[in-house]
Amino acid sequence: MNRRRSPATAGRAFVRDYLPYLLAQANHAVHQGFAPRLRAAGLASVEWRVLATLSGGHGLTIGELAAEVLAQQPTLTKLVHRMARAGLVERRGDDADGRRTLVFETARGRALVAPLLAAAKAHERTALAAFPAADVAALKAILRALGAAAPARAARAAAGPRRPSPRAGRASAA
Amino acid sequence: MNRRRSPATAGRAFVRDYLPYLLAQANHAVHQGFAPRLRAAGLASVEWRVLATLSGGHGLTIGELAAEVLAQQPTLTKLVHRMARAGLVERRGDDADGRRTLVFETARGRALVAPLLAAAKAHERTALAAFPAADVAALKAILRALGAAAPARAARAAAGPRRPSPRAGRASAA
DNA sequence: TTGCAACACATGAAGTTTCATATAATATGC
DNA sequence: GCATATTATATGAAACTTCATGTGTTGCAA
Repeated sequence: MNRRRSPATAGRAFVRDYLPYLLAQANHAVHQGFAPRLRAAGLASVEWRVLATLSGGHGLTIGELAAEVLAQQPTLTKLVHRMARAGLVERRGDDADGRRTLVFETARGRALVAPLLAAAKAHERTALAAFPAADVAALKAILRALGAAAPARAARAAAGPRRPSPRAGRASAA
Repeated sequence: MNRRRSPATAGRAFVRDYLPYLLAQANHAVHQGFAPRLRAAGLASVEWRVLATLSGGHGLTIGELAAEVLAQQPTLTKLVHRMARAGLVERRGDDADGRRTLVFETARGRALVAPLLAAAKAHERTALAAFPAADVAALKAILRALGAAAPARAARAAAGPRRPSPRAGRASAA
């Protein structure tokens, strides 16, 4: 008798209806379909997100970029250093504010990411092909609304006292 | 003149309509609302996912658990060792197959996670309160369908040749 | 002006994750 | 039975991320 093949446990039943889990699983699944393209380009998923976000040539500060790619600021600082050494991005001081570092894509980074942007759009169309356009639009609207809570919540959290804590971060994405 | 405050760049425009990004951002935002509870309990998000998945008492193999919590197998193996040392889970050999290790929650793990399961449900209700129930049901249905692609794709990928690659993983979740 | 608070990023140490591969057990074909 | 392929997990080394804090710059009130 194989007890592991018994009906889903309470735990599995819980996570199968729990929104964060469904979001993570959907994200993981969609990402897995695109991961081979990233591997072929020699990019980690967070590097891809950085280059995709910087695409178009305007620079972002370290802090802005960290927020955009859903990473902690030290993580982004170190990643940008690595990507700069690889020639994919360029760091510049901000004339307007000496505390800030601006990050720009380089020609090399742009060349690397341009075909990936096109492939990403095609991959998204494939992933969503089974759903009516109205459902996709509604899905994206709800996801945007859910995602919009983060900046507001972060602003409220920043106003409160900071306290040391066990790690509960790393909810980042592909 | 602050060029960083110009209209959104092409890159930001792209990621703001790109499904994986919207999924990740929504996941991140919803997770951030729950993260303080996890910190208070002394749990990292991946530990929480393990305990939530194991809740109900049936064991899972290392491989099954890795798939459920969207982590690589070595990651899960090491995490389970750490959690076993902390007394939160228990490892057992599988009589049916000597290669396998089964993982069960302990009484201590159960006591830690039970209030969090209740809090997680309450948090989810709060996160979704602004949306009609029909929209929430539709959202979850689409997310489940998107998430279901992963096991099928993994099975197909496993049939193909394996090749070394730069890291393109770590699309995991809270 | 000056002192101090707040902001932005950098960095060291520690923890976590991944890659590549080793080891052990099981399945399969002959 | 035996050899080989496959499966499942463990492990070392390396890479990546986070925490806590340091350093430098700007903003603001007196």
